[in-house]
Amino acid sequence: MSNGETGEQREGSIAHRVPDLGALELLLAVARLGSLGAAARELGITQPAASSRIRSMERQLGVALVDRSPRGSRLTDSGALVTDWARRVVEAAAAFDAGAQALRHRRDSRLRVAASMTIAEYLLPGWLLALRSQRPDTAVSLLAGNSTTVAEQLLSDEADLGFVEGLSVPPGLDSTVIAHDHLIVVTAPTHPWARRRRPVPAEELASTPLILREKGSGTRQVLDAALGGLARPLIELSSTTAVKASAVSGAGPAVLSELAVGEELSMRRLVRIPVEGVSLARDLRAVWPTGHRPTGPARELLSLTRG
Amino acid sequence: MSNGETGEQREGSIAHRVPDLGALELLLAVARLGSLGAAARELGITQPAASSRIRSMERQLGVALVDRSPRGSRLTDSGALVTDWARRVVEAAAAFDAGAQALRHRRDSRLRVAASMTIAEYLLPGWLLALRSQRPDTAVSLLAGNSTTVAEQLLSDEADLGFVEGLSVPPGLDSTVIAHDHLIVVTAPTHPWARRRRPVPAEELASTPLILREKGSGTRQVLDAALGGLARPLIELSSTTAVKASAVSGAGPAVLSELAVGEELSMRRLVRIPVEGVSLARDLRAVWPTGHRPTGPARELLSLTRG
DNA sequence: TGGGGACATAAACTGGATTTATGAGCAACG
DNA sequence: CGTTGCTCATAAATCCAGTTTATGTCCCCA
Repeated sequence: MSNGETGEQREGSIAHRVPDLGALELLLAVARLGSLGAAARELGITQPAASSRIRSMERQLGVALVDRSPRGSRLTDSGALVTDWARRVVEAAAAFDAGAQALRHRRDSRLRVAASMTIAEYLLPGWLLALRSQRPDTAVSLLAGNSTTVAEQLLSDEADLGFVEGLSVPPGLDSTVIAHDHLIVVTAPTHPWARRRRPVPAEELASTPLILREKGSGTRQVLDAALGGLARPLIELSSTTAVKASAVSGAGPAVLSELAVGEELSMRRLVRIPVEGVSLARDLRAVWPTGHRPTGPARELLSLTRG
Repeated sequence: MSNGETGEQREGSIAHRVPDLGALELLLAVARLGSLGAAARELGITQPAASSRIRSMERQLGVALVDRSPRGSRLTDSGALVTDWARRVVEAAAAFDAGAQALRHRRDSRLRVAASMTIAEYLLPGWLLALRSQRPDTAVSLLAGNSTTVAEQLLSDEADLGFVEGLSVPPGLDSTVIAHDHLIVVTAPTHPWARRRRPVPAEELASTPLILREKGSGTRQVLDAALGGLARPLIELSSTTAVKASAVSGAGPAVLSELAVGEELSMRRLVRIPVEGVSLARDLRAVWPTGHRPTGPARELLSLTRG
């Protein structure tokens, strides 16, 4: 077990190895503006503060990030790469912020949204971010639940616009399809199915124990319907995350929304298994009380979700 | 311009509105372990510190995240959602960390990788993360450049394994295809092309001024080859990010790797424009000096990049 | 050759997070 | 029915990291 050669910190927690969000944001500003001072001004700090922050980031990473000259600062090659990676962190943080803001407000919001879990988790933060950039003054509140609670919120006028992912539209609501989602079968790369050359037929899928969400979840409903109520659970878990983790660890094949596993597929922690003879497609819909066509901020948000 | 109703901070910088990475990491640990104290232990801090950190995060976000009981802590519904969003931030930070670690090249690294920009930017951090989870003791160093510099590194034995995205394999190297990439045409949703129903024919693409990377970049080479050297630049920019930003702002159609625009497409900041009559596909390849088949850590990494 | 922009350095300040040291609620077990 | 052991909360002292203020240096340009 070769120990750290250059005084490596063998700590857990990445938080000590990654600059904080403020520093990453500053780096992005420097990249964009080409000057430490200008970046500092934009973020409302003084120039020495920016200088020292960048410097300590360079010390922490062990890489020179910016070439300082008396005439401005440019990123080094490594700095450009680091900045690109940093941008992804900051974007994720911005999505977090947009979601969290919406979760806070309750009564006095101008736009009250109710969404089912998968949409709230994967899609909504992005939409809220886009909405904020177009209409910065729109205060949004978010309530997450399942299709039933979304319908209740809308019908009791506690929400202005809803998003659901089920098979059918709850009664009393009008809807429009905003996107298509597919449930997909995934396994760890080590699973035997990952080496198959031919798709898994429906009957085999139905007879194989699968890692599944609990009965009653939208995902499970679609799968049961597609297989004719036959899905055999190997384990039932109550969150998408738990299902993913279980599949990654090689426990067996899992069925999940493709929205949930983009990252895992692209870094090969999971492998998509083709299936034939079943349609696991489902529509993602925006919904509103029959007749009350969305207007104002609701219409605005709706238009962001479609091409 | 209705001002903030609930004492809203109209500040810039999201860093002040988003809990720091340590707090997000702590939240994930609490979610996983079901106890503040256990999470604190895992992260090497004391229980009161964890308690106060979570509490101040709840105060900052204005949302209750965990239900504390004398018998442990469970996430609230909102807390579960926040945790899912937090996970994405932490994962981006982990990728950042993996990349940054590799950038501070040290002579004594066990695996020296040279990669072209697109791969280094979008794919490599994920691979390094996966590699670290399998072989925690493998010290990796990364050198980013273009196809030519990658070849030079390999041939002068300054790198053990390379990744290139060009059309051809540099002489003196063996290679294997590890993935396929497509250049795609994108515009802002407001662009006239976004409303077309039929694909854009090759001739029209060739005769339309486009937002492009500079001549010499891998992306540009592929496009020029596909169009027969005819691509007409509207602007030439030196980074993928600049091209994206320009396209998002509506300046015109841009041509980019699909790897670069996943996020933008899914939140509709950009729209993919179908094209016909040109093949903009390109292979992503792992390369190594002819004969020197990758072994050890290099083989390990290579196997992570393929199905 | 002086002005202005951009970055560096030094010292004092400030605030938030951490630790240490407790207290209190609940459950299981003998 | 108390004891033990887990949980989380609170209070006070400590400590460190980032910031500001106040300069200094370098370079370009007029």
